[in-house]
Amino acid sequence: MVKSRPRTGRKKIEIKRIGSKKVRESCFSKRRATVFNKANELAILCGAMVAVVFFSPNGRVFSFGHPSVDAVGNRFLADHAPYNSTASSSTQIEGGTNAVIRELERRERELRDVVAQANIKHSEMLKEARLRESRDRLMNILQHGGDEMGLNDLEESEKLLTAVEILIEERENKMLQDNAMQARVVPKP
Amino acid sequence: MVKSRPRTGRKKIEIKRIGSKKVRESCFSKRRATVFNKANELAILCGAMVAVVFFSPNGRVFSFGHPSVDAVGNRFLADHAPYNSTASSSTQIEGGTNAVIRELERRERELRDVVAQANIKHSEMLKEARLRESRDRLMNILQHGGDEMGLNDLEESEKLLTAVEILIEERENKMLQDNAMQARVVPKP
DNA sequence: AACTATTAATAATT
DNA sequence: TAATTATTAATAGTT
Repeated sequence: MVKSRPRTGRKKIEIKRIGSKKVRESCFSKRRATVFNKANELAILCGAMVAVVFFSPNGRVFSFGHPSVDAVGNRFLADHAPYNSTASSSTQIEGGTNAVIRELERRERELRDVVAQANIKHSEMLKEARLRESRDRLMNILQHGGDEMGLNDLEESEKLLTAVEILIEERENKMLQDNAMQARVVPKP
Repeated sequence: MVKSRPRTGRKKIEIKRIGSKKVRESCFSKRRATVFNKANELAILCGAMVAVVFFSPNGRVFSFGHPSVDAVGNRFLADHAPYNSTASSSTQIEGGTNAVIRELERRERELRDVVAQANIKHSEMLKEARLRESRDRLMNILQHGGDEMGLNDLEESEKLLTAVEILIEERENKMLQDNAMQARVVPKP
């Protein structure tokens, strides 16, 4: 009596977003467990402090910390803050409370400046992008006629690319016929 | 002349603190790399936000985040320590000096997140501009290098194919980036 | 969740 | 620090 069993095993996969929602979530669960386990082993084997925080594709939060996420997070913030105040409450502040507050306020103004500048650059680039957009639309009309108007950027680009790929393919075939020339492979998206 | 070969391999170890400092640090380095790599794969494969922070046995900090440790950290803090978020500056804060400092620190993190996002937008727009550039080039070649003109010419064909390859490659990159930047979802209770 | 063929990680060593 | 190798651990595809 021969029962045929599935002879499947692990396959190598490309590291890119998994298309299937179900598979993606299953993969997240399995790999999350592995990473937490490895973080735990690392902490114990090497005497390290570790914090791991994941937000799942569904927005649920999962975290692991040794000794705790908060402990590691506070130390991380303390290291990254250019001033030497600890984020935890009931800690004395060296160098005078007012000085610390003034420094924090100064940094806040500084950051708000950076944000303002970034927004200016952002709007300048938007303007430039709109100019290019107009040019592109003009080209598109010349090439294909205006019947495809009203599509958004992404759809438009994809239509364009599809059309171009067909054109390229046709021309490659033509060249092969004409000249028996070697065709170059065009990577597909 | 026979060279005796070392026939050693991996052995199973107990998960407990490694006694030798040298071995401990070597193990930390190797495993840290693995965990960061696995966190990265998880983020890409599953579209998750991840943050990993390690303090080595020597007290050095190592971190990995997707899209950034700060972004994940801020979201984590927002989930775990809800403050009343008045975005405007110079708001009166009640509750004593520590509360003032915590609030200012929270604002600083918030602003740093905005700056990080702005920078991401900025580089996305640069990429998009390059993509449009490629489209323009392609259009020009298609228009000016029609059937009767250059396309049977090897040089023109090469130019066309190169332009298309760049266009497709950049679109792939853009899609990868889009996939990496998952929309934030409200976590389930 | 369990299974299995296969890939990936890694402990010991050079 | 980096490379090698024997072995263990993780996991993709499937049930």
